[in-house]
Amino acid sequence: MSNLTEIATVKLAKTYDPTQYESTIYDLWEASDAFAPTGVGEPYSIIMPPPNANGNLHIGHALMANLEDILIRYYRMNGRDTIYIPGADHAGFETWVVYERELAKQGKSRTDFNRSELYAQVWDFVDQQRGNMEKQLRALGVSASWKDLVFTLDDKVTSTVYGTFKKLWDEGLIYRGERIVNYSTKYQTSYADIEVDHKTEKGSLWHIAYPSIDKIKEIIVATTRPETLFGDTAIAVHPEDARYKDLIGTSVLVPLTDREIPVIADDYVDPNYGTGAVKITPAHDPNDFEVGQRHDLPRLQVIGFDGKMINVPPQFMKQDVNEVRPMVVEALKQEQLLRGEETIEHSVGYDYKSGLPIWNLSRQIPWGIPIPAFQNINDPEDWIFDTRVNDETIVVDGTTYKREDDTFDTWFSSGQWPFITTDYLSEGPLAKFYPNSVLNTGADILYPWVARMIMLGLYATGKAPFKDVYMHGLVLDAKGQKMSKSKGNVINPMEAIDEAGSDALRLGIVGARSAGQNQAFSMNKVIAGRNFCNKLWNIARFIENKLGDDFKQGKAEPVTLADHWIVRQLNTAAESISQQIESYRFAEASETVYHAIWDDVADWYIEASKKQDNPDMLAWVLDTSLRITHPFAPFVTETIWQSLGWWHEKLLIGASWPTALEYSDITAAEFERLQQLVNETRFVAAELPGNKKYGLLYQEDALIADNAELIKHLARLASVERVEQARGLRLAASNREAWLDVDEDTLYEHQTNLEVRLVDARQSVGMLEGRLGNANYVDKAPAHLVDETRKQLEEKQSLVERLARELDVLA
RNA sequence: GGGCGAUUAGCUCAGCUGGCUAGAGCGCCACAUUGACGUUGUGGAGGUCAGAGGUUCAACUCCUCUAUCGCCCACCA
Repeated sequence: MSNLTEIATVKLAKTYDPTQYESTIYDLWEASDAFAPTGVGEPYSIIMPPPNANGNLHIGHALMANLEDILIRYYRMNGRDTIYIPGADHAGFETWVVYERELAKQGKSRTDFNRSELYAQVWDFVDQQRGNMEKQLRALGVSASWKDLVFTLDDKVTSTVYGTFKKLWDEGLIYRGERIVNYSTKYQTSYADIEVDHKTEKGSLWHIAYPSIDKIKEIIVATTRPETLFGDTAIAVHPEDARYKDLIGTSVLVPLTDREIPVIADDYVDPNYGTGAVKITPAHDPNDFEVGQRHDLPRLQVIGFDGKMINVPPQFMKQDVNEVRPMVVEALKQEQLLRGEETIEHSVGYDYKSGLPIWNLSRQIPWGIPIPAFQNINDPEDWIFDTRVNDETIVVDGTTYKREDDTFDTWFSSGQWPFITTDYLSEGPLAKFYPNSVLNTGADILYPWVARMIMLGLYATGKAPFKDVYMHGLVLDAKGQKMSKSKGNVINPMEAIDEAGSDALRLGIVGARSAGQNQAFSMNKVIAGRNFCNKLWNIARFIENKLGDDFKQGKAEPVTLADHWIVRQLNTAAESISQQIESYRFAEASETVYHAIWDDVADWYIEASKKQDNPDMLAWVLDTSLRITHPFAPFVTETIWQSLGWWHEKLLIGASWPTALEYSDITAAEFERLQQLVNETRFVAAELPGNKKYGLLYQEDALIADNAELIKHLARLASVERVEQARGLRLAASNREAWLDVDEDTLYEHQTNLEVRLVDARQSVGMLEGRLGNANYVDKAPAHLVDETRKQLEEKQSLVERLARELDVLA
């Protein structure tokens, strides 16, 4: 199956096979420009948080894209001017790591190239990989406006980012300062705090003696990182600590180098931890850095950017930081300055820290947006703003300036994403879509990303960038573990699509999932989704078969009891689904769809239509079913839509959300009474021995008389006939003049069954009476609840009477 | 250490502002079946809603404590 005319002409196969239709349907949507905004109606917009351009989608992306696409499709059908803007992330650091690995395979390193060469190479590298992610999003069926896709290194991104940077610059909000950062010696760039993976590990806490200048006294310090002692520029104690009070203001000698450093007092020190005395290494510890600033201490860097020791005695010079620690400990032992060693649990960042001067905005890798700042070669304090970032040096008014080689941290540009993608500042054609309607994201990046978007959005545009933020939970693996590459438990959404289809994955992933809650991925739910698609498919087959090829759709008007009832059910379902989607209760919405289609349409209405049909109503039921299901299962619904010749709208994706059809509530309720009779008949018959079909006898009952064939079919009865003289088993719960035609023996065997039901009914009566007997309940509970309880009591009481009468007859 | 969340049927989870005899899917048991669907139909069995207190006419739902699990933030050398 490869083109649409074939879909339209070929009879639907017995079983729905998603692989046969999905890509064809997606091509049809794209070719029809169905994802583009219509230009009519109130704008509704979602910006996709950009997945890594050169990566594969993981199941979390699938969830995100699915939820967003449900919203987009729903609002599109509701007449909003809708756009879903896709994105692709250059994923600065992550990509860089991958690329360096690639270089290493070729036996090369970053130092072999200059910045422009590197940039060009990574661009090519990413370009080769790109498209994969976009293909996968298409397979998921997202109705995104592909021509508006924004890559995070596109010119419009750069220019907007520069604009914001300029604004910050002009307002004096940019500064270049020295800060301790987490630094990777392997990749030679700074890490944001969040990228440092802290692990609790067992480690040693060494007690080291620092002798006083006269070598009479000493102060003992506890540390987990003895190798940094060469960078110590003070010893700190708590100001109130009696043990060390007399030493404050004196000097001590750093072991192994005999450099003099002061003993200072600072509240930061916890007198109860370790020895109560702390060595201060401002160049290599963020807390120490702050202490150093408070006390105006020098910073002495002893670990180089390459992870080798510097500014240390000759025997330790250029040693790797990992190897030098035992050497230092050994040397301290030799000098008899090591006073103890205890094992402790503490947390360790996975990469070493080192002092490094930067900006907070920047990364020291070439893959990213260059910072548009230049430094006077003669005056390091003199910086200017200029966007000629492709030139290494520029000359302005006779002065030569050298380019800043760092690139912006991804967060600085991604924080501006909502107004970049909509061209809001340049008032482009998409500007009306800013602020966005909703941002859909995981709670984990609330602070690093969402907060920045709001701050930068307010700063640059004066408006918050979105109206709502919906936070979805993580998708965990089947055992409830967080998915990660290192655990090897990552589920690839594409495999699930291959197995069960895109719609099935979408239904499975959204089912039973509430906002913000992490939840395990369940292939069972995906299978359930696939079965649902097949159910819908077969409903369509049945109806198409029934209506025939020459059917012309007329005005749907409910005639039969079932007609009125199904109109009520589908009207209500459409309304509920609207409310649920609009309040982001996706799982409830999909459940409403599921039950409306499966229970109401398939199990009751289709069955009823086999005996009492109304072709225009059948067409309406199929039409409405497809519309309400479309946001959740776009492919199968569109495929069915395309297979029908008599449809008035060309594409389901562009069709409108169903509006309510007129019906009679009284007639709908009549059908419910019929259902009750059918249910009781099925239940009673199933309890009786043998698997016989029984006859139904009735007296003076218009409902049964008018629907005899229907009841016979639905309840699987041998016959339905009117009699003068009643006999057999009274269908007591339905409260009709109706009996199952069973013989004496069977009747007798059924006696226990009746007794059980009588006990049950009496229990309910007792409970309801108790509630109404409670004066406080009658007084304080809302009147409608009390009324309802009274009504229930009446019903139960009459049921007890009927059951008791039945037993009397038997006795 | 600080913050947040979870604990409901064998499994995975719903249950929104307190008002049902607590629900769904899958699984399980019994039965059925051809005018769409075995990726089916009908019926059924499974829960003292983690535990202990409290508020209320009424608590799965609100409050307090306890236990267990998970996530985020911070990082005392």
